[in-house]
Amino acid sequence: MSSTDAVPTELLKRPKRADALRNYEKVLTAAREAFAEGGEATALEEIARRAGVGIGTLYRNFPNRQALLEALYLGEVEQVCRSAAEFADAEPWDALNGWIGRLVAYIGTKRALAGELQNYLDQDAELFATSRESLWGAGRPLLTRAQEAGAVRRDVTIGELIQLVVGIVKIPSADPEQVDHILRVALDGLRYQA
Amino acid sequence: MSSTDAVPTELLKRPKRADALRNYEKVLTAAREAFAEGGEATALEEIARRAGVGIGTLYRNFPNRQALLEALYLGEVEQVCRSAAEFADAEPWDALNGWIGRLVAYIGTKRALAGELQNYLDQDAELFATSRESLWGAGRPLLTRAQEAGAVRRDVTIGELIQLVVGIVKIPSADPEQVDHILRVALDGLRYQA
DNA sequence: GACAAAACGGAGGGTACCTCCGTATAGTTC
DNA sequence: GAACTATACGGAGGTACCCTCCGTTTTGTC
Repeated sequence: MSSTDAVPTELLKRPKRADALRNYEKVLTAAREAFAEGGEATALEEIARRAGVGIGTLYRNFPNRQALLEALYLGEVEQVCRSAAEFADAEPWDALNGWIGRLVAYIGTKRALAGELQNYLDQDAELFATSRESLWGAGRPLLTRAQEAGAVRRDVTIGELIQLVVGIVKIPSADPEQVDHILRVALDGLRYQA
Repeated sequence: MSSTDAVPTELLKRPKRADALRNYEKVLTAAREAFAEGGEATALEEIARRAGVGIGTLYRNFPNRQALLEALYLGEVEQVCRSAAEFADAEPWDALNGWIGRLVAYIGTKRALAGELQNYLDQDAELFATSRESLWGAGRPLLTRAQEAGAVRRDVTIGELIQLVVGIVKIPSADPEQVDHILRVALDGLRYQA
């Protein structure tokens, strides 16, 4: 839970000041907590208060609500991507399934975040496309391996597979068992060529 | 398109005044148009302006944003339910598929509305549950018939099927062809018992 | 310790949601 | 058709939130 390297250092032209970095982290952490507790509609001023910074500081780091949500989102996606490596040694079908399980678990805890994000998608699809690419990159080897082993129909792309899973899991049904079953049915469908 | 009987007359204790009824319709129509044109985030004051009524009148008919969205939503769902009757005479699998096609088309045009609604779902699931029931009631005979004909695996419920379709179609992908393909893969999965 | 660049924080402008209540209108009764 | 009452109208204004702007403070450097 120690979050030291959570800053996307790739594009920082010059090093930030130490206090600025601290505040950036504090806002991100407060936002994570606040969205989890109080729902996706939590006021940004409340988040600034929790973080112990002024509203101006929040907005300097994240020009608008969407930017803050995206920053959270990107961090989470990165985690899922990294988890793909864990399944490199398993049987093709099991590996794919295992990683999908991770994806499902991730979406389950962050459903509110995902929902809010969908509202902003049309406005700024750029950053979202980037993260989608990395998610695809992480999952594609698993899918390809499963297809080459004959465990999955070959006309499915990794993008389709992920969207299928995301679409199902994001369903606002009260019953998680039902969602599980739907997912299982859909994944069964992957195994047979039409 | 003539909308005369769109008022849910079931629960009206005493007849509304004629002008009140007129305004109710005007607001609903304006809201439909405004949400279609300007997106789900259109201000309610803009809708009142379009309808040619005061904001107070809008709020008397629909106590809050959610109520207005729900009223629109219910009307649309009813339409999809009615369309199920059209497929009573087709082959079992084709009938089911045909109706699903309707469902897809409906969601496609109303994606924004569906998205906005999802935000409010947790707050007031009551009315939503009612409309879900009627959607299930409309689709269940088609599914049952397909199952009895051996065309669809028997462990799938109508609720699961609908949620599967909704989940997939609501995916915010830019490419409709891809969504179609995902849907086809998922529906293929329905035919085989695991 | 002095100085410039960087960052801070919160007052305040703008907008949207929703409420409240004085005014206007529909429907009824004679 | 005039008088009357219940019903409905409309928009001013309170509240909350988003975001900007700028005077003040802090950091890092020489």
